[in-house]
Formats: sequence, structure tokens, C-alpha cells
Amino acid sequence: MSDQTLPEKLANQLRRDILRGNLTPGDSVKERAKADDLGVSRTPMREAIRIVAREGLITLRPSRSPIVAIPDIKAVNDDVEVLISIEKLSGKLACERATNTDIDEIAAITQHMSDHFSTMDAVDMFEIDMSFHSAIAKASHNVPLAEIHTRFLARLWRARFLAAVKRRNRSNMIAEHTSILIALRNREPLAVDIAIEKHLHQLSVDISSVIGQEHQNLKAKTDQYVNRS
Amino acid sequence: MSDQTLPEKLANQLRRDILRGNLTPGDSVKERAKADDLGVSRTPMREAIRIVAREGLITLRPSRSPIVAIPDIKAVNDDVEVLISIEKLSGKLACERATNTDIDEIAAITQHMSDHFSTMDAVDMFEIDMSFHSAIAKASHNVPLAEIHTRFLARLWRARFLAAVKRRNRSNMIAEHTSILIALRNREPLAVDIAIEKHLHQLSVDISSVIGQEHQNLKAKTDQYVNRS
DNA sequence: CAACAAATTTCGGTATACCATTTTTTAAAT
DNA sequence: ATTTAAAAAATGGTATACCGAAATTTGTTG
Repeated sequence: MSDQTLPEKLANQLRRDILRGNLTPGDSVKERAKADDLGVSRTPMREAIRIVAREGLITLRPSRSPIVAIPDIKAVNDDVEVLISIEKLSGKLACERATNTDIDEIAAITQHMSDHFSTMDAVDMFEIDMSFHSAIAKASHNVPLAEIHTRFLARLWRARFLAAVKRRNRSNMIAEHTSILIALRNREPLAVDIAIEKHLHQLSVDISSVIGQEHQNLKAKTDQYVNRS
Repeated sequence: MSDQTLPEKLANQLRRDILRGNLTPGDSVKERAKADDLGVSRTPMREAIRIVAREGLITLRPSRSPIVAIPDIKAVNDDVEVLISIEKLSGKLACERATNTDIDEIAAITQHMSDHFSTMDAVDMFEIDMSFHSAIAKASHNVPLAEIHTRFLARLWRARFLAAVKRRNRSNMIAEHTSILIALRNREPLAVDIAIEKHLHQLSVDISSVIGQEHQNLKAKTDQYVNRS
């Protein structure tokens, strides 16, 4: 491949580092240091930082080092709220415009997940879940819609990942995906709407709980620092 | 003011130039030339171009000059489709969360428009219309939602502007705004939804017609060039 | 030892320089 | 005169250099 530009590759690297936890919320992202790390100059690294910042994973501060965004419960809830709306619109449009190939692809993803869910680890599960949702957005045949869908998915990447790791009940998830798929097959906008609502509401609950817990951890850590002499 | 960064100021300049028609679709936007024009170096101009490109007004091409985006009917319709959805969600959330101050502000904008609409030129009209819609997005109290709303509004800036210039029936517009306002005051999500739908559907029609016409003009111009020996 | 001030370092913002690719111009050949 | 090839110019991508503001360290004083 590598039709990908250098800044984009660097942005991917940054994203992965954040997701993997090599960079955790609050860490500073200094263009000089990061650029040296990866053996490039500041210019493309600077652009990469802007790209990731636009997605919300990095926070830019005027005349200060950018930092890895600190997820805050309100913001995550807001993001989920928007994501739900975007995905419902995708579903509605997909009912009208999806080709049979589109739907077969969604079905294939669902099937694959169903076949292997007992043996997959959290990361695999997570990535295939991402692809399921992206496939629906793509089936809307509305390019800017698919774009912002990708963006909000990316923004929630970390939270979704943390939620996925904790999630106990995977068969539920497959059932939810299946009902979305069936509704799409039948081109039933209302049914799609309801199925997506249900699925993402569950996500919302999971994420809130995980983020809430993380905040408590961060707070505990801070207190610890404060209390030691 | 000037808490605005240099790249942002340059981006504003670019946007205005495109909107005003100093730069028309298809024109190349060369970072060196533009930077020299405005007496800055390439680096911030480069960033400015990316900013405007992200909004969709400029198209980036690998290893080639960026060009002013050529609006295509499908893309504009897609954008409007998303904008409608975003604004409906804004309206729904605003019904739940808007403060009375928020609503008073929307009312003030509407009132101002109503008071002066007979004496305003297209640009004034256009800008106040923008602020009306932005105020609703802000009243949703969902930051990322307001953000993407701004983005899609910006993306449709030029098309909306062209549509506004042509629009004959301004009193209709005020009536539509007023019914959105009343529905918000009454905190009636369904009424808000219907009013927004009606208003933006009208916009959609206007835009389509303007863009369609522009395409014919462009085509005519091209043919002319082709036909002369 | 604490607190404040000055000097130093760090860092983002901006400008400039260099390189590789692409476009345009120029010139030669058929 | 048209086509083609070579050279020159233009242009975006990347690297580096410089500057001013912010943060940190150091040193001095009460």
C-alpha cells in the first residue's frame, strides 16, 4: 500500500499508541520528541497531531504541548448521543439504498463474528464490531455521513475498547447485530431504528460505567500523590 | 480579539475569498503564492488550507495544487441530508436542555431578522440565518454535535449563499424560523422536528436548483473553450 | 528552610531551505 | 507544422533554523 501519506501514517501510529495504552490520557505529545522517536521532522508530525486532535483523541492547547485527551463522562455521553443519531440515519438510508452486496457483506461480518466469538479475544472482537458498524455507514451511500461516522467511532475508540474488554455477555451482542441485519434485509427502517437504538444504548451503558470507573482510579492515584509527603 | 490563531485567520480569509467568488471552483490554491499574497510563510498557510479542505471547500490532491472544490450535486444533497439530521437532533435535545436564555437568544435573532429583513442585503441575511441555526445547535448543549453542525454549515456555505442571493421569498423564511422558535419555546420535540424538516427541505430545493444551474454554466463555458479552434 | 527572582531550558509558532515529482516550456527531428 | 524529447520552472512534501512565550531550574535573600 503506502498510497497513504506520511502524516496519515504517523497519525495512525499515534492513534494506536493511545489505544494500546502506550500513551495514556493526560500524557503530553511533544512534536519534537515524537518526531525524533519516529525519525521524521516536526512538520509531518505536526500535521499528524492535528489529524488525531481533530478526531478528539488529542487536545490542543494554545502555546502548550498537546496532551492525550482526558475522556470526560459528559463528552463521551455526548459523543454516543451523536453516534446513535448518525447510525440511525445510516440505517434508514441503507434501507433505501443499500445494494444486496452491501447487505451480504454485513451478513458475512455478522456470521464471522458468530462463528468465532467463543475463541476471539477482546481486541479481535472489538475490531470486527467496528467493521460491522462501518459497513452499515458505508451502505448508506452517503459519503460525508460515513466520514463523520468514522470520526465518532474513532473518538469513542478507546472507551469502546475498554468497554469491550470488560463486557461479559457476548452472545447478547451477536443477537443485537443479527436483529439489525435482519431489519436491514427486510428494508424495514423502523425495525432498524429500534434495533440500533437498543444495541447502542447498551453500549452507552457499558461505556459510562467504564469511564466512571477510570475516573475514580485517576482520582485515587492523584490523591495518593497528594497525600505522600 | 485575535485570540484566533494565524492559521485560523488565514483560513477565514480563504473561506471568504471562495464565498465572495474571488476564488471560483476549480481554481488552484498554491500555498506559496497565497502565502506571499498575505505576507506569511508557507507553514501557517499550509495549515489554513488543510482547515478549509477539511470543511470541504478545498480539495486536496496528492502532490498537486489544492483546488477550490467543485460542488457536485450528489455531494451537496448528501451534506444537506446529514445537516437535516443533525439539526433535528439539536432541536430535540434543545427541547430538553435549552435554558430560557438560550431560547431568548434564538428569539432575539429571529426578531432582529424580522425587523430588518426588508432592508438587508443577501450577505446580511445570510449571516443572520447562519447565526439562527448555530444558536439552535448550541442550545442542544452537546458540544461535539454543535461542532459537526458548524462543519456542515460551513461546507454548505457557498451553496447556501448562492441560494440565499437568489431567494425571492424572504418572508417565508421568517415564518419558518418563527415556527421553529415557537415549537422550541413550547418544548415540543415533534413540532420542532416538523418545522425544521420543512425549513431545511426548502433549503435543499433551493440549493439543488442553484447548483444545477451553476453546473450548466460551467459546462457551457467548457464547451465554448472546446469549440474555439 | 522558604520564597521569590533571575537565568536557562523547553516547546510551539513561524520562516526558510532543500528535495522529488510534476508541469510547462523549449528545441529538435521527422 | 506536429510530435517528441529534453531541460527548465513550478509546486507540494519534508527538514531545519530561528524566535518568543512558557515552564523549569537555579541562585539568592529574608
